[in-house]
Amino acid sequence: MTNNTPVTLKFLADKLKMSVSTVSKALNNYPTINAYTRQRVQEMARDFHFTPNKSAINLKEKRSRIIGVILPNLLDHFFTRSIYGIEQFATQNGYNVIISQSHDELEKEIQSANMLLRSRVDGLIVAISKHTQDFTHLNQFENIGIPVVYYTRNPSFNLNCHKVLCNTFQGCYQATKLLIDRGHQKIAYLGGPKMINFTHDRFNGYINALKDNEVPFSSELVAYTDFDKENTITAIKNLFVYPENKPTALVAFKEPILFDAIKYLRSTKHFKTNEVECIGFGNTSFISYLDSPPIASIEENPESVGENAISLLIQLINKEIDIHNYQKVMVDCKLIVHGLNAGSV
Amino acid sequence: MTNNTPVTLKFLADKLKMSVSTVSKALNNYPTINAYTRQRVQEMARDFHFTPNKSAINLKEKRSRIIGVILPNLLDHFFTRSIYGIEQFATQNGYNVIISQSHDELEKEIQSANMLLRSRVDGLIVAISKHTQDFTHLNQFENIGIPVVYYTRNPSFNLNCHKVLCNTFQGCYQATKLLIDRGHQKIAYLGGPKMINFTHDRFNGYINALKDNEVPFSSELVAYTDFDKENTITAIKNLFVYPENKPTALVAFKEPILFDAIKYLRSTKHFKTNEVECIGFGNTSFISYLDSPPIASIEENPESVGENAISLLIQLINKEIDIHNYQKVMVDCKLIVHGLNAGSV
DNA sequence: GCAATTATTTCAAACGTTTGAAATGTATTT
DNA sequence: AAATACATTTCAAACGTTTGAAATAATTGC
Repeated sequence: MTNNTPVTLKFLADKLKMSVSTVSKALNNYPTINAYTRQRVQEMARDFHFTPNKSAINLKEKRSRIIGVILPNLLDHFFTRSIYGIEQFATQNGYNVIISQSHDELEKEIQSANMLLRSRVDGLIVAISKHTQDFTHLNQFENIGIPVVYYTRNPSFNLNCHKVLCNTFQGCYQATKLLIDRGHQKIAYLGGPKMINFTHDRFNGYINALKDNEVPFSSELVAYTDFDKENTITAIKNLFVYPENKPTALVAFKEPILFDAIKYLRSTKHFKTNEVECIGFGNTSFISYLDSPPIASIEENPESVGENAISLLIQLINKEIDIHNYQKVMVDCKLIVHGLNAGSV
Repeated sequence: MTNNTPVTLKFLADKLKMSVSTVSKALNNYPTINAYTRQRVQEMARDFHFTPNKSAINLKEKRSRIIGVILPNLLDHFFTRSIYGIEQFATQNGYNVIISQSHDELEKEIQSANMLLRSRVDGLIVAISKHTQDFTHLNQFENIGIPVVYYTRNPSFNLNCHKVLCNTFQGCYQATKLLIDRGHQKIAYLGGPKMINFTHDRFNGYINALKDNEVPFSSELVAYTDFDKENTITAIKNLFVYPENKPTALVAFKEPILFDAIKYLRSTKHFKTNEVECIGFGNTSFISYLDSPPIASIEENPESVGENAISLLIQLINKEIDIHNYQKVMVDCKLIVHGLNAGSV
């Protein structure tokens, strides 16, 4: 059944005994084309399943209608959910999306960037790897007029760029506030890798909530970890070694870390005696399967972050916003309280 | 800093006072080009950050070096992990990947297919939605010579197609076998949606393991559910209503269903008295956070499934395999046993 | 019925690249 | 010094589409 003569405008034109331009204009509903002609062309196009060749159009129009996305990986639900927002908005606006994972490695990020540059994407959305300090591979895009929107991850020293960020300060503030309101005075903070920009924003949210509510701060209540299980256990052990500063609540950087913390606390019976109430960033459905779930989750609204990023990008592509008029969009977090009445097991 | 004259072959040719073809051939290392000329051209190209225009190349070469992927969604770890395999292999072979989610809706799947057809992908990898009965939107690809590989999901009546599938029969067989070897005689089977093809393969794996080991089968030990929590609870309740057929072990269709089952069993204290040992398809890291983890997971090797799918697709694109010589690849599952000695809590 | 107007179609160039054939330049042979 | 061989460069067409300008056809006014 394979048809080897490709159905092009020329093919249709020959069949209809008219010129290529008439066929093109008929298909694009030019008003100068006779209604009957237009109808004949469109019928023929339908019958032969004519599909315009995008490469040719792109070459002519000097754009690809492709948007590139570079992100650390797709196993993290934050990014996967953000893709949902990006893809949906892109499709609605006639853009395709090419997703490339950096696996949090600079080398792979550079490769992805170059690949997307060769593909002549119309714009780029990027959540940088945790090792990205140098931005030349990303700056090349702006140098030739292709807009770039940084989302979620972005080092504070990278000033001149468009960014869409979670208001992680506000999220952490609210979480801390909830714990204070529930009577806690010894609230531990378990932070994430220090290379990730918003680690500090979250810490500031925590600190400010304490200050605003006159809860004394102690550095004994603060520890940092990365996504390594061992390090998290070590960090949380350190939080519980000070007898006069024994935490009764915990704010954790992100879900896997939160889960590791909860698991550890359960093993030491802290949870079973209802001693520690936890909150963390992230809001996956797995929470409902935990025997000692966190009392609340900080929902970062990834879909909304993604949608804001691509919405801004498309405005930049359409030159509705000047590429050098750098924008900063903050997306608020939402505190999701899980069945408080149930309490810990 | 924005440069508005695009750096094309012509641009370089003018700068170097030579013809466009010399520049092109120099960059592509044609042996007929003088070494010194080649060097000058390549230097100039580097200095001006020349990037070949892919649309032009694609137009000339009548291909896009883009592979389309349609899958139900990215929130399912199986698919996300399969993307890893696909993307990696694609990149190594000079292909880009456009991913499109159908959200398990036929309408969205048709839209995605049409979008990818317009983009002139060189090949398509698809995990059909659970509502796909009619294949015209996918058959259009083969009709114009674009190969399609179906992976994971594929209804048995769709005979003439290339497919890469999990050997879900074997996976389920091994899981059932393990439970039998551990002394269980009343092994419940909690199946998934009947529209999904491999639901039946898994059931057959279960049945055959029972037969081969002379464990009597009872329909009272079999129930089906979909991904709805309520339905799963109802289904599992039904498995435990028969006093003389009370299950001591359970094989579950997929992880969220498994987790719902475990949660329910814990609420009825079955687990706490070590009465039911569970196994399920899927192998996420969340298992380690459960207080009563399954004794084993059936790892479906999604990366390998993805890699097999794209490897086959690229062979089809390169015409190393004839498009009508339909291939079927099976990828074995692997049983991952979780600390058996620990037992249930 | 002829010019003027309007409706419709076609021409031709352009987008950036590749590539076999043709042209030019240089070196070797006799 | 002419003939030959070889090295190197350039020409020109092609890929499929869009689009303003030009050409043609049909209609109107007088």
